[in-house]
Amino acid sequence: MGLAKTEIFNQQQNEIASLAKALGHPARIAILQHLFKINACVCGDLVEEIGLAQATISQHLKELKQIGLIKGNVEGTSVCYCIDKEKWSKMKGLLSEFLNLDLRNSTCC
Amino acid sequence: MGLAKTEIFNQQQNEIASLAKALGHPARIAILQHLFKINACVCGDLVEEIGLAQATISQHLKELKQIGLIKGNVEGTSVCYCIDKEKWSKMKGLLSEFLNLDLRNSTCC
DNA sequence: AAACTTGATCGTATTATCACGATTAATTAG
DNA sequence: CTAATTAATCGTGATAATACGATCAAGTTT
Repeated sequence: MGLAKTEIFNQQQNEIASLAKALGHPARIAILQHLFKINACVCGDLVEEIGLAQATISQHLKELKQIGLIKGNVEGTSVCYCIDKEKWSKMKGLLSEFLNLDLRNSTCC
Repeated sequence: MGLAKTEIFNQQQNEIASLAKALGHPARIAILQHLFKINACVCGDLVEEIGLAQATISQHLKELKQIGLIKGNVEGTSVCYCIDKEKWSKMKGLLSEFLNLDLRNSTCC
């Protein structure tokens, strides 16, 4: 079906999965890293910085915007993107909680 | 094309993205959480625990196995799965490093 | 107003993902 | 040996994701 059965999972599981999915492409990792590096806002330099077509970058930016990890402000003819700090912190919390599940108990294999 | 251009990104970016992609489905989150909860190995109870067909669960397990997050040991007619602690720790390191990029500098929007 | 710049969106081709029934392979039980 | 159990794999259908050229909309320049 290509369609995940989200209804049989709880909200936390779906949220973690959605966030992870948004991070599941190297271009989006590169975009986020660049937004952190250039700590002022960055516009379409991303197209040059990363070697993908403008339409493709725009598509990746849209995904990141949809999940809320970045915000875009129109500035004249260009658009300025930046990390949404609040959302980033929330994501960090959710993912960290998941990643920090206790390994000590797993005593097998 | 449906095919990510991994060659234009560095190894770290590709690794983070691959791991995130593996976590990008609620069923796989649920599987991992259950493997942590049942700290002994779990076999095909996952099919009952999660409400998906056996073939589907097996497919998700395969993905998790391929990226190395879980290991499977054959035990008679059933298969026992568990978290691969080393790989999990590595993942935790990589993702934490990424998630902990400094937010203080982003002063825009 | 006309030309230019910028970035979103459309259309489309290709490939991947998700899900499941059916089948197969391997082990165990009788 | 036969039947049953378990899980992987095959085949398939439906949908999503990736990528890009082309076009469109909006703002800037001249």
